[in-house]
Amino acid sequence: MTEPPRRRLRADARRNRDRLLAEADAVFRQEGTDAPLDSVARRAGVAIGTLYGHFPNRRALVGSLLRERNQALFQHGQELLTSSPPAQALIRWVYAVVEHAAAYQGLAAVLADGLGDQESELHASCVRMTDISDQLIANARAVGALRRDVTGADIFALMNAAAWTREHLPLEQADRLVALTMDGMLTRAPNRNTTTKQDRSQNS
Amino acid sequence: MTEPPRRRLRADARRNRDRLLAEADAVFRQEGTDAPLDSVARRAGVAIGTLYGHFPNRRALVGSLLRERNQALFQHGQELLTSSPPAQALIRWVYAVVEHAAAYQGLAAVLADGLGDQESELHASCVRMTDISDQLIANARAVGALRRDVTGADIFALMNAAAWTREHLPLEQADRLVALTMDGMLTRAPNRNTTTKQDRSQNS
DNA sequence: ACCTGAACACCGTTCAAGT
DNA sequence: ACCTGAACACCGTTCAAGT
Repeated sequence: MTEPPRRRLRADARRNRDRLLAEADAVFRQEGTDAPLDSVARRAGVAIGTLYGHFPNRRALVGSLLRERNQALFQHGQELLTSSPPAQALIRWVYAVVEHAAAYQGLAAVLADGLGDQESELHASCVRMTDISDQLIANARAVGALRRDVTGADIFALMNAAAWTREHLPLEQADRLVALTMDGMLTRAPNRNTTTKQDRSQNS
Repeated sequence: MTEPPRRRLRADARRNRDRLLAEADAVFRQEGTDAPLDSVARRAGVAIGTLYGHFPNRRALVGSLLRERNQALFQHGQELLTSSPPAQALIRWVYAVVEHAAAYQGLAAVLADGLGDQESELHASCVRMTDISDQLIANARAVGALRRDVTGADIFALMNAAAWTREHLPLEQADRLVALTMDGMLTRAPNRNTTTKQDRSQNS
C-alpha cells in the first residue's frame, strides 16, 4: 500500500538507476514497451548487466516507471470522487486512465494482463484502478446517472481496450469508442452529462 | 475481389504449402500469431527456407490462413443484411467478427493495423468488414433502431477492441464490452433488441 | 521449380570476473 | 556492493548449393 521498502543504494548505483529509468521512459515512448533493453542500457551509459541488476525483467522496469505516475493518477481519481458531479467524474476518470495507459505502445496489454496476474508488478495498481472505478460507479448510480449492471471491471476493460485502440487505429477512434460506450452507460438524468458533441437527434 | 491469381504449383510444392498452412493454423491457435515460424516449418516436415519460399513473411502467412475464413465471414455478413431484423443483424455481425478476430492471439492487432495499411495482406478484408458494417448500420438507422453518428469504422474498432479484450481479460469481459456498447448504440425501438440479459431497471 | 539448412543478425538473459 | 561484457539461447530471414 505504501512505498516499497526501497533499500538505500550506493550513490553511483542510485544514479545509474535513475538514468536507466529516464532513458527507459524515453525509449518506451518512442518504440513501445517491447523496445530493446540493450538500447536503454546503452543510452544510460551502463552495461546491460547493470540494467538487469536493477530490474530483474522488463515488467519490473515498466512497473517502476509507472509507480510514480500511477500515484498521481490515483490521487486524481480520489479527487474526482468528490470534486465533480458523479457522471462527469466517471467520464473524466476514464479519459484520464486511457491517456495514462496509452503512454507507451504495449502498455495497455501489460496493464490488462496485470489485473489477473498476482505476480505482475502492476497488479496492485490495476486492482486500485478497478476499485476507484467501482467507487465512481457507485456514486453515479446513487444519483441515478448510471444505468444497468456496469462494474469496475467493465470500466477497466473499456479503458484498456480504448488505450489499445489508440495504438492501432486512427487517433479519434479510441475517443469515439469511449464516448459511445460511456454515453450508452450513462442515463440522461437530472444532471446533464454530455460525452459526445451536442447531438440530441433522439426520438422517445 | 475474386480469387487471387494462384499459379499452378508442382504437386510436392502444393502439398508442402497445404501442410504449412495446416500446421500454422494449429500453432497459431495454441501460441498466437507470434509463435516461432521455425516450429511451424518443423511440424510441417519442411525446412524453414521452404516456409519463406511460400510466404515471404509472417503477415502473408496469416493472410493466407484467413483468406478462406474471411470469405465465409463476409458471406455470413451479406446474408445477415437481408435475413435478420436490422438491429439484430448488426449485433450478430459484431459477435461473429469478434469470434473470428479472436481465433489467434495477436490477430486483432494484425486486423486493426490492416485497415490503414495498404501493404497488408489483410487490408482488403478489413475494408470489406467496415463496408459490411456500414451497410448493416444504414439498415438499422433506416428503421430507427440505431442512434447517433455511429460509423462502420466505429464498429470495426469495437470489434477489434473486443477481440483484443478476449486475449487479455476474463472471458465474459469482451462480451460485456460489446453488449454494453451496442446496447448504448441501439435505441429501444419498434423492433425489440436485447443485447444483454433482461434488465429493465430504468427510470424515465 | 522447388527445397535444404548453414549463416548471419538481433535480442533477452545470465554469470564469472572485475572494481 | 555494484558493474562489466562475454557467452549462451532463441528466433527471423537470407541465400548458395543442391535435387
